[in-house]
Amino acid sequence: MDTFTALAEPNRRRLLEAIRLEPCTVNMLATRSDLSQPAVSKHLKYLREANLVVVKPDGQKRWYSLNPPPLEEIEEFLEPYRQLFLNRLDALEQHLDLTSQTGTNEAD
Amino acid sequence: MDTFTALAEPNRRRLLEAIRLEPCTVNMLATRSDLSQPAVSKHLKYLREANLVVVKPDGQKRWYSLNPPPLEEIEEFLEPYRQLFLNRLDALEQHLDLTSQTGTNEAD
DNA sequence: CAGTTATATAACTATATGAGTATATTTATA
DNA sequence: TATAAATATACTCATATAGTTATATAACTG
Repeated sequence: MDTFTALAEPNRRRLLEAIRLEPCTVNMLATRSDLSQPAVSKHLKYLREANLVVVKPDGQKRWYSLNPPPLEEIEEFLEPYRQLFLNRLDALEQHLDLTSQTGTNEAD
Repeated sequence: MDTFTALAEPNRRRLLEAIRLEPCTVNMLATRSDLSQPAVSKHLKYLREANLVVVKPDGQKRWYSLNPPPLEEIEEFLEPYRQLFLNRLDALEQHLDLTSQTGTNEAD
């Protein structure tokens, strides 16, 4: 599972938030969330596949901790859009303004 | 469809990239991608639901342009993780270092 | 008006996945 | 060794959705 898909699920985002704050065992996550233990294990499986978490076995327990690098992919995707957050002028208006000045023909 | 889910689909991310560069009609997007026209229309429907694009009818054509604000939700989610991109020290190690110093009991 | 163009939608298929229950597996403990 | 605890997995069900083909709906064009 890729990074974007892993983050698309709300429960998985919440699990990742908890893991970000401190490494967690499956039980800790199941107790704190409204998810069953198997549900947590399944979501953690996807987070592992996305490489967003790493596991360290410790007896019966598995300590899940955050592995941030895959999140850079999201950062990189967002990068070209970031400047547009502030500039709220409608994109189509901008485009029409520009093309009306240059006489560019946009009809396909 | 929420922002995260809308961005989880690779084709939708590509469509959004194209629309970011300039407003596009459905045909423009279908021609440039390897998607059928109905497939494009369907993806655009989800992008509209997520409020990531806006449409401006112009005769038969529909000009789709970017609507950046929903992307701020992704930014906000990413914010607490951002500092961790640089600090590559394993999170569990950090945690164990801290707890071994203080003698904190983490067993649940 | 007839035909074409641009887009959306419907109907269908295949696949992914989220959740629950039951169970298997491993480790700790009495 | 028998039991309990922690986690993962298998199985099932329900739902979402990505893609295709066919068609509906407007809006142009000759």
